[in-house]
Amino acid sequence: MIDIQNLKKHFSDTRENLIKRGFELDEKFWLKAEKKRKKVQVETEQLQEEQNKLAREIGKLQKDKKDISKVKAQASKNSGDLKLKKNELDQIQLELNRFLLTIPNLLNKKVPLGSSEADNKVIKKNGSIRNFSFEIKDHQELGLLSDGMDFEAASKIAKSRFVVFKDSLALLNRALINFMLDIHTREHGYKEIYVPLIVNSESLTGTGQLPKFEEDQFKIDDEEQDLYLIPTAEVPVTNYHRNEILESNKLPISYVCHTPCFRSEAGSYGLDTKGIIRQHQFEKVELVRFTDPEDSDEQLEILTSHAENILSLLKLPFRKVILCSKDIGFSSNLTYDLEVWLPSQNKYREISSCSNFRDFQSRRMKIRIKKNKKNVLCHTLNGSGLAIGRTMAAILENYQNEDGTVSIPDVLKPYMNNKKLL
RNA sequence: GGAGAGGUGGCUGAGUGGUUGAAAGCGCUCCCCUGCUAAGGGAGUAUGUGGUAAUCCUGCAUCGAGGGUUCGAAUCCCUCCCUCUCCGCCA
Repeated sequence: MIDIQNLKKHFSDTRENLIKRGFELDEKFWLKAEKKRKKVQVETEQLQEEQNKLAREIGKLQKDKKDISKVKAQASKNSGDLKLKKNELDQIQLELNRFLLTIPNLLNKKVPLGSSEADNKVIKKNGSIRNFSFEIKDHQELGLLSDGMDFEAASKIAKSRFVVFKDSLALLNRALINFMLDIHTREHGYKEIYVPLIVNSESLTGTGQLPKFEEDQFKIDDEEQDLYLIPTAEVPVTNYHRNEILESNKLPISYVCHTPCFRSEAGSYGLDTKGIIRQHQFEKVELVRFTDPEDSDEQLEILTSHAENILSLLKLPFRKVILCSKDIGFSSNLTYDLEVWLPSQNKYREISSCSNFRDFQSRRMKIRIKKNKKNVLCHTLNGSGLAIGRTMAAILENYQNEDGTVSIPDVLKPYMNNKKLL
């Protein structure tokens, strides 16, 4: 949620900023609703004050055995007025809240103006793209060839956009998870955390998936439950500190968490139908940081470098881009995507998304820190470090040999029973 | 799932309808005293939000959550959530 005080003071700046995303702030509604809120809230609180006074007076009169009927009549009438006013206030606050919850985060100055993915700004390239002397296969062919992937079985068990991994690929899946967790905990200083894979709507609202992106979620089909499968570990991990005041001397707090992620992929028909690039269920190792507001710019660089390090260690060619104003996520102020080279597609594909949300999520979640005896909202950041399925696809394709076998990256060998080939 | 107990401020813990936002203790902060990392004395110490540009001033809300009764609810009623104990079931 953006800062209401800031919205009040700098409405047109805010509107201009959001217009870059293609989001139009409804000025008419805002002015009208905010004006009404102020009026009704003041009136309500005045009535409440009056009510409190009358109630206290009755208490005193009763103690002194005096007549209370006159005051009581007045209090009864006032009580009725108050109730009506309160209802009115609740209504307007509900509307305002809904309005505020659907406003995306302000964009950082670094975010390039753009209309699609094509306008993302490349700021770094790493590793060299391999020249193949033979006809290459895509990761799905390689997976099927080694009998390590089974899409038909997966769709029988569940539906399309699921996969079954077997043998060496099941092992590779596990190896990648362990490798990443080890690097982040041992070398990057993250604390490993294990969390529920099912969350309530409050948690999803906290990180920004709700109320706007309900259709992207896998909801538990039970009217009484209000539960969803997590789309990313970001949701449970960031909400871990919801409604808390963190000790500032413990910042930054950083967590690494491996979870499966579930996405409905509504509206992605026809996109990436082949292979394991876009699935309803995939594994991810997620990095989450809670920081002092003054440090978050630097912390995003640090967090992103940790994700980059995994790609470097795996010797996978990648590039780093700044997401443009139309491609960046709802809650994010600034996002770096890391894109890995996929030879079969002859292009770079997203494998990690590292974002600084500044106080957008912490305001929704009320995560604060004590600073100079005052409570201020902390900043939250997260990034994939990395998406496992896409890493697997990248390894298969980039490390493939002419005979259809795949070499194993050196750093993974200890995790793969020291095998050399898949 | 069944039976019972309970959820109060950073912590412990009073409080069963009327200045209780909340006793007391601990902890913490500041000050005083004291020649010595002790003891004592005093003051302060929740969060959110509104009126405000505002640290001052002041209103309102918050005793697990949401409703209800009442002039008035931490206290009474209802629903839900959570914790603990016993039983059942189970990885």
